[in-house]
Amino acid sequence: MAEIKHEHEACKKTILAVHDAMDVLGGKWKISIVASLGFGKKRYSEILKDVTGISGKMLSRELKDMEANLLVNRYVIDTKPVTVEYELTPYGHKLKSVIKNLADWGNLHRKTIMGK
Amino acid sequence: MAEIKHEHEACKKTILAVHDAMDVLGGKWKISIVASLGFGKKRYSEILKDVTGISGKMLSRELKDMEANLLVNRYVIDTKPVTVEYELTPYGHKLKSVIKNLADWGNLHRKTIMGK
DNA sequence: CTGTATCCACCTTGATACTG
DNA sequence: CAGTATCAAGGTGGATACAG
Repeated sequence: MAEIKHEHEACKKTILAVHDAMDVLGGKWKISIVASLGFGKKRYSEILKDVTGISGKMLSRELKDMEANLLVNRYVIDTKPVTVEYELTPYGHKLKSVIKNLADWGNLHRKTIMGK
Repeated sequence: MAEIKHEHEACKKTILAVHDAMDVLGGKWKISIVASLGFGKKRYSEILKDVTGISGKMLSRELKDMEANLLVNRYVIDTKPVTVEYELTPYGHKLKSVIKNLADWGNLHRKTIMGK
């Protein structure tokens, strides 16, 4: 009985935690952007090329969100024309294991659902 | 040079895999539902209580999606009134490590962004 | 190059009422 | 209990043009 109660608490707690994470990562593109930056510092135009399908507007918007949530740092380099680089914060780096898991599952998924 | 090339390929591959995963888990509620079912078989009304904020319509719709993607199994038990149970497929179970990572990060996030 | 502003079509979601 | 049907509202994202 106490065990069942405990299970239930753990369940609710997990759902809450996952919800909190998704609040920050919820956009259509954020996880892909984190995946891209997981491979190192990138320029705006590089991310644009990495993340197939995203528009410039969306990339700006998502990056701004992520900066506000302390996931990425933004550096403006005063070349001409301007260069801007983004990188994961140490905090954002902690998402890399999530990304790894997700990528592994995504590969499995492609093999399972779509034919190989 | 070959290393840089290799890095870039790995990056694109990861982003694609993550995108595939997100195609299936993309809804506002799907990850929370997986988290709930990760703790065992549940009835429709139990999930409804677990996942704070979801409406009945959305729960039905998301579950139907997930069933189509082989993430959950649906069992109708012929009581009166009807009982319906959902559970993760073995395939869906493979998402549990993703959920765990995400929950850990979500807890960290709450402590980091919101004050503890 | 790295954005911002505007306009707009579409989609997702919630509320409510209803069915077996 | 476990859904479905309908409607309305707001959010989401694309295209385009423009700016620093």
